[in-house]
Amino acid sequence: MSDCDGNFMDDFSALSSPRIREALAMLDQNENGRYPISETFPQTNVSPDPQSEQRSGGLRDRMAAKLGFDIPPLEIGRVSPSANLFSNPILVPSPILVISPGLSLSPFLQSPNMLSNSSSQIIPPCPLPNDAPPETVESSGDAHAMMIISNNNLPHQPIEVDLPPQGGSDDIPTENSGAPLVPSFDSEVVAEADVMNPISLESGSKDDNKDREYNQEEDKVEDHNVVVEPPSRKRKSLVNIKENMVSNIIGVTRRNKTQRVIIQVESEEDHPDDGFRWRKYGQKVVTGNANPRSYYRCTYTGCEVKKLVEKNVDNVKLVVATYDGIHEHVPPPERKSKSSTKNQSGSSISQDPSSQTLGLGMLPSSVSTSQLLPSPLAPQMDMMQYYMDGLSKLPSLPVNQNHGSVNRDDETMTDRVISDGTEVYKAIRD
DNA sequence: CGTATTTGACCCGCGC
DNA sequence: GCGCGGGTCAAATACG
Repeated sequence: MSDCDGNFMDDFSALSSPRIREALAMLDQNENGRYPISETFPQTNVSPDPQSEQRSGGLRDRMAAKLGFDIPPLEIGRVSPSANLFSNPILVPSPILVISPGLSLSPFLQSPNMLSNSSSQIIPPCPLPNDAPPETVESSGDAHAMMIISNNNLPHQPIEVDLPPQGGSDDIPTENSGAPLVPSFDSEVVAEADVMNPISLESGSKDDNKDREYNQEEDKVEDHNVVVEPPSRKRKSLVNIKENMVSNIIGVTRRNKTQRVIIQVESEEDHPDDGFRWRKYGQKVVTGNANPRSYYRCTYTGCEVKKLVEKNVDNVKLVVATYDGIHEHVPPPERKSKSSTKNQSGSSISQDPSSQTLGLGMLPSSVSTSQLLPSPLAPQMDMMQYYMDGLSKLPSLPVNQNHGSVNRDDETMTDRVISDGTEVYKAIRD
C-alpha cells in the first residue's frame, strides 16, 4: 500500500467508488485539515440527540442528493443499552458505529486495510510514545455488531490523520524491512469482558480494582473514544457479557502484536459465517458459561488467524466471536462444497446475505455490495464503506476490491478510533 | 478418500 | 509450588 508515501489518492481512486470518493472529499472539506471524524467529534455518546438526528436527517438528505442515492438513517436506537458502557467510569464514551444487517464486517477482520492498514497511514512511521491511552472503536447496531477497538495499555496517541506520511512505512513491515512498528504492542491481553461490558466487572475484585484505577487514571488524559485496557494478563471470559448490555459488539484489542477483534452477534447459528473458512480445532467449556467455547483456525494457507466462538451465557442467541489476528488475505470464494451447504447448521461458509450471518468478507471483490444485498441494504452497504473510508481516512478499501493486496501490517495498527455513524453524519453535516 | 469435526489429553501462564 | 483454567494438539470419528 502507499499509506506513507503520499499516494493516498492513487489507492483511493483504485479502490473506492466515485460516490465514496466524493463523500470522502466532503469529509476532507469538513475536517479543516484535521481529524474530520475522531477529532471533530469527540463526543461519542450515542444517546439519541433529537437535534442531532434532525440535523443528521437534513444532512442525510443533502448527502443523498449529493451522492445520488438515498442514505438510510443510522440505526442507533438499540445502541442505547450500550450507553452503559460509556457511563462506566472505566470507559470513556466511545463512538458507536451501526453495522446494519447485510453489511460486511470483513473490512475489520480481513484487513489490514480497514484497521491495521488504516493505522499504518495515520500512524507516524516513527514509534509512537507509549503513553497514549488505548483507543477504542465501537460500533453497535440494530443488526449485528458493535465494535471496540482499543490499544492495550497504550496511552493516547494522537492520530495524525492528515499527518504527511513519513518514511514510507506503508510498506508491509516485515522482519527484513525493519519498518518501525507501533511500539508496545506486546502489551498484555486486554480483558475483553471489561472492554465489552464494564458492567460485568465485579467490584471488589482485586484485579478489577486495579483495572479501574488504571482506567481512571488513563481517562484523565483522554477525553473521548477511549477504553482503557486494564493491564490484565489473562484473558477474561466473555461470559460476563450481560444481556442488557450492548447486544452487538466488536472489540478489537491487541494481543502480542496481533489484533483481536471481538464480535457479538445475534445469531441462531453456533458459528455465524464471516466469509472466511474456519477449521474447528478445539472446544472447551469455560468457567461461567455452560455454553462451550469453540476454537477455530482460518484454513487459508499461511493465515494464522484464530477465532473463538461462544454463546452469550445469558442469551444463547448472542454469539460472541473473538478473532485473534488479522486476515492477510481476501475471503475465499464461495465453495460448492459441503461447507457451503451447511449454512443452516452454522458452517463456516455462507454467501447468503439474507442469512443470519455476519456477512464478513462475503462479498466478491469485484461485485458491488449493492448488487448482492437486498436493495434496502445496498445504500447502507455503500454507506458502510463510506463510513469506514471516512473514518479511517483510508485511501484504500480492502474489501470488495479486487486488488487482493495483502497487508500484513498487523503491528502498525493504531486501532484508530472510528466514529459511530452519528458522528460520521455530524462530520458530514459540518 | 479427502476433509472437517469431536474430544480427551496435554501444555502453559497466572493467581493464590 | 501448586492448582486452576484457557488454549492447543492430535487421534479417532463423521461426513460428503
